[in-house]
Amino acid sequence: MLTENLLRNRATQLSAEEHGALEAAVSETRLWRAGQVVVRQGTPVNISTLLVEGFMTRHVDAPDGRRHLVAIHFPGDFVDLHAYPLKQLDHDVGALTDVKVAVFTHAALERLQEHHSVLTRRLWFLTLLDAAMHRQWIYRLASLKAIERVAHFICETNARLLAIGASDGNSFALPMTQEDIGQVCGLTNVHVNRVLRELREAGLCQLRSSTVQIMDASGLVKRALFDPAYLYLNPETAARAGARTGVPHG
Amino acid sequence: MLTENLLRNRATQLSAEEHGALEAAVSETRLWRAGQVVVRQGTPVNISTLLVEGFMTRHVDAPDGRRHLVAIHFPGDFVDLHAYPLKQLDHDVGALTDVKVAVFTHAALERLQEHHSVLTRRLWFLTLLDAAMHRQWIYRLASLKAIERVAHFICETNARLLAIGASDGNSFALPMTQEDIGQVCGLTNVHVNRVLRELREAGLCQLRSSTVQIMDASGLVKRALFDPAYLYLNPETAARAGARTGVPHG
DNA sequence: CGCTAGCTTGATCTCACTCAATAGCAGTGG
DNA sequence: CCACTGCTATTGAGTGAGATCAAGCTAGCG
Repeated sequence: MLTENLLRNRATQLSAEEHGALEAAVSETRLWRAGQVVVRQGTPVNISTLLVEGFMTRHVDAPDGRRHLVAIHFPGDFVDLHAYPLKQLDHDVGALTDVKVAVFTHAALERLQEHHSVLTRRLWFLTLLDAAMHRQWIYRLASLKAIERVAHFICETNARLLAIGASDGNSFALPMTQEDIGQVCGLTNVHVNRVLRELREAGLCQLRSSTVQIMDASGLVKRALFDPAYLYLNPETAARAGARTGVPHG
Repeated sequence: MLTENLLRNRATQLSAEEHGALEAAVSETRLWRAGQVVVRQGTPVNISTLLVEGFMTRHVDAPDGRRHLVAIHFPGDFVDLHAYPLKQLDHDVGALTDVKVAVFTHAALERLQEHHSVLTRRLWFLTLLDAAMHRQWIYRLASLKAIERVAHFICETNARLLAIGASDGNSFALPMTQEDIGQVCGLTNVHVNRVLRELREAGLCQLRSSTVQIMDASGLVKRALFDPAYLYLNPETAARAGARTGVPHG
């Protein structure tokens, strides 16, 4: 099922009927090769894509040619649903690995919106989840040190992959170079390398041949100052991802 | 009119009828004093607030007690419209100055959503504009140097205030301390001070007694690597805000 | 008039960047 | 089969942007 991972294990979930309506609205599936740029910033678009298999990125190009990631996407993410109201994007969308996506035309989304008020709110929720992650990335860049940023990113990725069954909580595949991680965390590839060594030597986690191994989950969460509340996971998944127990913080 | 500044001078705008529907959905107006925290993260909410007068912030609290801004809001911003689908927030909302807000209950928004499909998409658009700004803040923190970050923030603020008639393009009121600006740009108050001096001595802009004076608009835009495309302004306003002329970048 | 919050400047320190060199490893072609 | 190429990872040495610590200054306000 193409929409299988959509909102899976989140606070808000889809009913069987809603899954059906969405599946019926898919106009086609497409494949993209690793490295391809799927949407360019500023280009008018009239489709949105749901990621089914593989990893994708959203990134902005700096005037000096360097790029910086503003989001990374896993199966079940509605990568550019925001293009539906926005009609053009302020960033590029690219394939990190070979990927398979399901295509929704905006005309189809408009029909859904007119007939499924609750489902519309769920889709809106999806785009807001995205914004919540953006906020956490802002926090990460502004407030955390290099090692905390990388640890935080690993915790976030683990949590999100847990939700779709792509992590068992202790290890998961992460096909990113140290350069890529640097573009997420605002660090150079050299410094990412040193930070990863430090995390490894501290017995917290290691990244080798595109696989993350978490050796000390609670230690890592603590080192990362990570709290998965912003991911709006269901309680069980949140607990597995390292949620603080007891009353909400604040 | 309470909704006067909502989507004013943006690529997407509201019809007179839509303005009317929104005005009718306002349940009350409220006042808050400068410094008050209006919504706490993690608290269930069933209203959303449109900022009518004054400035507000959204910020996350770090475990060590320091706070960091993830957004700043001006009149016409629907500060926590995202609470409508999310039902609880992953950050605090606070009043930077004394403010006046219009309150929409989520029940009222639900009624609007059921009867006004196009207006719903406009509201959705609003929350995505917010996300687009988040992305630019990520870019700013990850890719720009201190002086560029501050310049970029000033350009962004100028552009947004231009859109609502609160800047003439050369000067505007900005009731923020250097500490506040530091929390936006990921800098200490001390370093913000040095950077402001540098901008002043370079003849680009100055901030004195809560007022920004732009002396060299195009120089400032250039120094900030600023491009207002992500604000989805209408073409005239974008041009005044320093948009690159000619074909879209990319 | 004294208090307090915010602004300004100097001195020192440190985290992360830059530059540079080496190593490993997959793919490619002779 | 091996040489070659390009990409990624690793480590070292030197540098620099911005943090930290500390002190003095300014202005609004009770």
